[in-house]
Amino acid sequence: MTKQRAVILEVIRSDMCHHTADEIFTLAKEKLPGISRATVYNNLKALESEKLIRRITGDALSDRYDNSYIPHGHMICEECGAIKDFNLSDFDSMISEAIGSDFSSYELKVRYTCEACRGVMRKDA
Amino acid sequence: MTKQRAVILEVIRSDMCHHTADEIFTLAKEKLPGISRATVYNNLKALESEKLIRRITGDALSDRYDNSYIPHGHMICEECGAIKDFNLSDFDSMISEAIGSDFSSYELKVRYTCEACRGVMRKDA
DNA sequence: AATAATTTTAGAATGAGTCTAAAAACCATT
DNA sequence: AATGGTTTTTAGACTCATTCTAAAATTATT
Repeated sequence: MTKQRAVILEVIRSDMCHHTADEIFTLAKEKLPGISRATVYNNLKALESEKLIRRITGDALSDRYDNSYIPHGHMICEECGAIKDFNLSDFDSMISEAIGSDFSSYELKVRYTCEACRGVMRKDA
Repeated sequence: MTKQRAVILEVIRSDMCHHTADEIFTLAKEKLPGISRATVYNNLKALESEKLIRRITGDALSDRYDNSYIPHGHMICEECGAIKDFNLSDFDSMISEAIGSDFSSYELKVRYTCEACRGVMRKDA
């Protein structure tokens, strides 16, 4: 656990946002000005294989990182892009049953319009 | 519906594979040698917004395309990379309930080891 | 047939992520 | 505290999927 890795983990844990590698790089640089982009990528990869964080792929141009490794759903507002976590009870056993085998992880993304954006749209109409 | 778009759709519908844009480009070129990469990308985007195909993001370096727009799960073997479709019954209503609202689409990817690869590993052990 | 609107094309541009080789930091042993 | 060996960091070059652009081709409209 180098000081770079500690700072990166701290950045990810400091709030509930799902940051991109680039955002993490910028935030880490505030605390460790000399840090390199490659170090951020190296450590994000290392932290994920240590199961301390989880990469969320395919929401936009760049991947994002979740401060929890435990699988859970992500609900993504199509208007404002905000990402929130959510859970489905008994989901693990449902999946196992459906695919007929154990699995190592899952990723569930639901696209919808969040309450705030629905409100805005209603006002506009 | 230009002849380029028809060929691209034909390629996607011709088998059950989840091809990358580049594979689709190569296959389309066999039927329409002059076709351009940009046309493939343009049409994949158009076809998805017409709800004729669905983009699968985040499995690897490049996106893949599914010949059905209807949301369903994808099970991805971590050993060989094969992608298979699967369905969970009543999943739509479960999600609605969990997120407390209607949604426009979802994406569910489960990472596991397929039967063939499990067999291979067993033999190796 | 003439004009306008859309699509295609080729290639340049973008940008997230990876790779590389050298410098720096770390660690265990004296 | 010096030694040597291993791991990590760094900066920048590189890759490669995807997007953008501007001109040419095609299609639709009058």
